[in-house]
Formats: sequence, C-alpha cells, structure tokens
Amino acid sequence: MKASKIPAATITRLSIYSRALENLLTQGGAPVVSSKRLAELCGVNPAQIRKDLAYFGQFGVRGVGYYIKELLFDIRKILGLNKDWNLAIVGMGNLGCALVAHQNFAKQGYRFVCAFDADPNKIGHKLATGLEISPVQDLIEVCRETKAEIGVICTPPERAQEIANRFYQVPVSGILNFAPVQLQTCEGCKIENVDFTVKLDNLAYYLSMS
Amino acid sequence: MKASKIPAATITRLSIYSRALENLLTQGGAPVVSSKRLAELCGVNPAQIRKDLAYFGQFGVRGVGYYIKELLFDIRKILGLNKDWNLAIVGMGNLGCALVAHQNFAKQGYRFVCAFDADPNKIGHKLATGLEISPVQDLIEVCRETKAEIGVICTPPERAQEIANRFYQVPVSGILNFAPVQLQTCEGCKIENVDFTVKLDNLAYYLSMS
DNA sequence: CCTGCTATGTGCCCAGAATCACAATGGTAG
DNA sequence: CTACCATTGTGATTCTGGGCACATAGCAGG
Repeated sequence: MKASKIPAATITRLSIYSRALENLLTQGGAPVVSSKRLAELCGVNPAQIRKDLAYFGQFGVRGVGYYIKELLFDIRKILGLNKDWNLAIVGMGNLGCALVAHQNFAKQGYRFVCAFDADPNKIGHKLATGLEISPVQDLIEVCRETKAEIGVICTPPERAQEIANRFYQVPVSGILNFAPVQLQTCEGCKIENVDFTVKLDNLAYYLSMS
Repeated sequence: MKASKIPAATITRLSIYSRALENLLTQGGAPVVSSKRLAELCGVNPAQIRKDLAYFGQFGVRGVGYYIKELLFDIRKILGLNKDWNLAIVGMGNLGCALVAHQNFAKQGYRFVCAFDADPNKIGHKLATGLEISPVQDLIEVCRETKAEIGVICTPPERAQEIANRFYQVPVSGILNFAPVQLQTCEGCKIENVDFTVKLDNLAYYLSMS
C-alpha cells in the first residue's frame, strides 16, 4: 500500500479515535457520531478527524455523521487489528508481570505467547495466565517456536540493547521498549518507546514554569 | 519565564538527552561529549541538539563540546528536576503496584507520598515501600495532607475521569494518566497520557503494511 | 604571539502537518 | 418532486518545527 505518505501522528490519532468509539459503543446511545462530537471526546480539531480518515477512504455520510460500529470496524482494520498479534516479553519484574496480567492487551487482540527472564529463580515459574517463564538464553529459539511477532522489553536499561539484538535475530518485526534507553535500530524492525519518566519530566518542566 | 515559545518536542528530547548523559557518566570515559556523539546515542540530528539547548542558553565550548556532568546538571535544572516531586497514585492493581516499586522514579526524584484504591480489601494494605493504601473517598484530604503535586491514574478507563475531577479539586498541578481515555482537561492542570496500547497499535499498523 | 583546527551557536530555508473555509452531497420534510 | 439543512470531504492557507550551512569562538601547537 501507499504507506509512507501517511503521517505517524495520524496513526496515533486513529488509535485514540478507536478508544473513544469503543466507549461510545458500550455506553449505548445514538448509533451515529459527528466529527464534531468525536473531536470533543478526543481533544482534537473536527477537521483533523475528517482529514485523517480521508487518507483511507470515505467512511461518513454527509449531513449525518459516522456510524459508530462500522467506523470502529474500519479503523481497526486500517490499524491491522483484524488479526491477533503474538507478543514475546522479556524481564518479568513487577512491570513485566503487570503487563502480562493487564486486561487491555487481550481485549485488543494482543496475546503473550512467551516470557523470559535472566534470573534462574524465576525460570519455570507460571504466571497468572498460565504462561511459563523461559530462560533468556533460549529467546531466539522459543520466539520462533511460538511465532512471536512483537517483542516487549521490560529489562533494566543496561540489558535492553542486548535483548533487542536477539530479537533482531529471531527476527521479530516490532519492539515495544519500556527501558529508558534509545535502542539502536535495525532494518525491518520498528521500535516504539514507552517511557513514562519522560512524560513525568514533561510534567515537571511545565509545573516548574508556572 | 518565556515558556510557551519552546516546542513540546524539545522538552521531551531534553529528557532523552539527560538519560543518555546519565549513561555516559556511569560508563566513565571522556568528560566531554560532542553534539554529534550525543545525537547518535539519542537517534536525532546534531543540529537539533544544539538548537534545543540554544533555547535555554549556551552550554557548550566551541571546538570542544559539552562537559557531560555540567550539561546533565543544567538540563535537570531546566526540567525542574532539582527538587523532589510528590506523587499520588490511584488504582493499586498490578500496574499501580509495579509503578510504586519501580526504581527509575525514585532515582529521578519522584516520590510516592500516597496511594488509593476503591477496593475495601486493599485498604490499609502496606506496599513494599511502606506506603499504606487509603480509600479513594479520602483522596482530596490525604493529597492535601501529603502535599501531593502530581496525580497518577492507573484505574480502569471508566473510573479515570471521576478520579481526575477529584485531583482537580485538590488541586494537583499535573496528572500522569495510564488509563486509555482522553481526560477532560482543567485550567491549571497539565495532563500527560501514557498509553502503551496506542504504541502497540502503531506497531500493528506498520507491521501489517510491510 | 599567531595560525589552524574543531565543534558550537544561529540565521535561513524547506517540508509537513494543522486549521480554515467552502463546495459537494445525502437525508428529510413538505 | 423540490427545496432546505446538516455534516462530510477537500483545496488553500498558515504555522510550527526540523535540517542545512556558515560564521564564530575557544583550544592547541609551533
């Protein structure tokens, strides 16, 4: 497809729209939503929403708005969420375990298919979901067996790059990195960082301004 | 100060620079780093770094580079990290507990001073740090007593807005929101969202493209 | 003291993204 | 069937932010 012309920010917003649409669905109410209303819920400009959607086709009805259920379906399809995705997670500390147990992943079709840790005491331990922790030495092999497509890194920062390199060898096509370091990238593997201390630093900056 | 003219992206990058500088410090080596080298570590353009810093003054030595220790100190000061920040956290599920236990917060000067949950079974339970879980009904009162400045929301999405509204009444000056909803904002309170399912959706999109 | 080298600080330009404003169009009521 | 209304889809405009390139300035060596 003509992927590269679409702003990354648009994709991020599509994801946010889908959350809002899900909420609208569970709340019941009218089966239609206008770009104006959806914009309020998402904190963006109405024209922004229409333009974002325009990249992918025409989804609305003029004079009416967007049919919530259908639009949600279409957006999920655009995002590639009409299939399940297999996740491999490394670093089963507090955060790692919390992520595996977290509801939102499963709900969106993300499934943890293998988990790793370097600590020998943790190997073989079963998580709440029944998933068993494997030694990190076996990462490449187990990832291939379980057909992991996305790697999740929850290790301390000094270990993160090494784990990423192994993921590159599997190979996985994407990495979600929770460690506060900038990973060296690799052709064919897309990296997304989740760094909440960065977000906190942002808050600290704005608070110390005013 | 002349806050508003500075791009949000610049602040985010400053935070990333500070991580890289911390790593350089612990690794030892030369006491000086060039914008070129730092740019490699952070995955950005060298000119970008110089321009980001230029918003706040002159920190380098021409022909030499930046003194790591001093630059780190200066950046932390810019970000408002030369003081400790008091955090209040709501929703002590897996994720909430993991955050309280997480090392990186304390290291950067973020301290959890109170914790809340709606589940009566959890009230009074002590966390690993010695922090005791309070009933969410007492949020406003306890936040004031403990001088909480930033609120952290780890509740399910349907509860998040209600918690935010209480935080507004305290008032806190910032909220770090882990729930996958767009919170209604409030004058004087800055909100930062940490939504890793959005990041995952981004990955899913790019992977289903190629 | 002077010359050359290196890396910063910064003015200028360009690209991309957000917003505005309007034309196009489907639905509805009379 | 026709006319009107509401809301989408989109061309044009504006603005923010990133990158290039050069002038500037500190340091080292002779």
